Amino acid sequence: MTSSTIDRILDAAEVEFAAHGFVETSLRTITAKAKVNLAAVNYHFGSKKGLIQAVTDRFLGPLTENLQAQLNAYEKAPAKSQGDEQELQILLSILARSCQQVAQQNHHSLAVFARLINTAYNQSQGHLRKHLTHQYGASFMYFMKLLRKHMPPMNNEQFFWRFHYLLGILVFSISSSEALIAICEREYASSRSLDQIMSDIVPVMASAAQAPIIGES
Amino acid sequence: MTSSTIDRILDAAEVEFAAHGFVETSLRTITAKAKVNLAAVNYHFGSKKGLIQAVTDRFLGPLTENLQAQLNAYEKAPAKSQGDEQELQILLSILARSCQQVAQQNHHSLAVFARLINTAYNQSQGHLRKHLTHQYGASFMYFMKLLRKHMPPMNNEQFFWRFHYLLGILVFSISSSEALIAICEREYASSRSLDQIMSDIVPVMASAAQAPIIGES
DNA sequence: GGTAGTTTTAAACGTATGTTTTAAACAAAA
DNA sequence: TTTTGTTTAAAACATACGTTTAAAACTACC
Repeated sequence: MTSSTIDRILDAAEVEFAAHGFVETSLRTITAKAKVNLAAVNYHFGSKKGLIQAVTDRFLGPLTENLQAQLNAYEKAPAKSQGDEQELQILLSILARSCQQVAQQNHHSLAVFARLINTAYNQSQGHLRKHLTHQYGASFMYFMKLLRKHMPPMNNEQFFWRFHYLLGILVFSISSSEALIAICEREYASSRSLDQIMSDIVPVMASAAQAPIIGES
Repeated sequence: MTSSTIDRILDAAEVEFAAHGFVETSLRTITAKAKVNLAAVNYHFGSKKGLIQAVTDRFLGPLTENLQAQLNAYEKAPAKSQGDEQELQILLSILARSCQQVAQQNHHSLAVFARLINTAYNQSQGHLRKHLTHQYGASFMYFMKLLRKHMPPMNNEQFFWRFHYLLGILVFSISSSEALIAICEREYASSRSLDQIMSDIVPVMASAAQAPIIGES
């Protein structure tokens, strides 16, 4: 019960961050929704930056573990003689499923995570991006290595860019999902869940991953 | 000379917005860099929101004109019996070239434009997104219509999502280009220009556009 | 040259923010 | 029960922001 304050802050912060962004969300809004005193954030997390990183870590920690476990199972599985296209879809599905599982099990918002990645890359000085790559970069290297096996031959730099092009599909779609779903409902009278979007994205990313390399270095 | 104040504000705002985002950039920073009085922004643009929209319009106005002109030339051109893949690449190249041309001719920052689109979709209330779709949505409908001709058959809703998946590649890559280029230089000792990225993206987007539709409605 | 309209300037306003402080409340151990 | 360390509470602090104001400077026209 003593740490319920911390959890309530993290929960409220996640929701508010996902809905309005990091800069636009004030600590007063968060503490009010969490029914917690304003000073609690600075007491438990040191600063607003610390809170943002804590929100990240609470998602990325379980995610990297979950992803690694599923990748291990994937590697041990037999029947690997499928096409690259299908193999890519399997790998990307694993990533998607990992995100969804972690989000569901720990009651996290996928949108806030995507938005966090988004702003991490957009912030020019990017203390957040450095924290993420330093903390979790290695965990994703393994996934990237597996992906690359089924992509056209290219050098490291080309793969770096190609990977981030794929990442763009995921990050933009998820972080904009709220707005896109709203438009979709108004325009086509049809609602689409985040889970559906995650499924839709897989073949699109797989196709993009297989696009031929044209330029040199 | 009388409107040089307006232009200097727009120029400075564009650079600062691209470097640090909209919320993080203060009017005092902008007016200082523009060597203009603080009140000038509110005098000429009404508010900070007005300034942001003005920065948008200064890019999107010429862009839609340029794009429309190039699309007209494309439609009049002969030899349309190429494959869908190639046709998609042509269309996407037109969009990329349009962006580059407008950015270069009018000395605009492509990154700030991408970031603007990005934040427009991420902001939950999204006054900016509404302004953009209301003002320029129709201009891009034509382009989307041409694209769709060479994509797998799908209904309107599916196309809506697919198009935004493609948009994600473009928007994320360009708006994160500063960070990605920096990483690339540090990691691979190789610098990549924004123009190269724009070229690289075309076949990737074309591939993503052609990915098969799997789910129903 | 004087005048009307426009633009620029310097200063202040009001507000919202992250953070700090100081004391009170609480929990657990001696 | 007293004491010790930790957590919460309310208030204030310092600052940065967007915006407004009112006077000065400037421009162009009669």
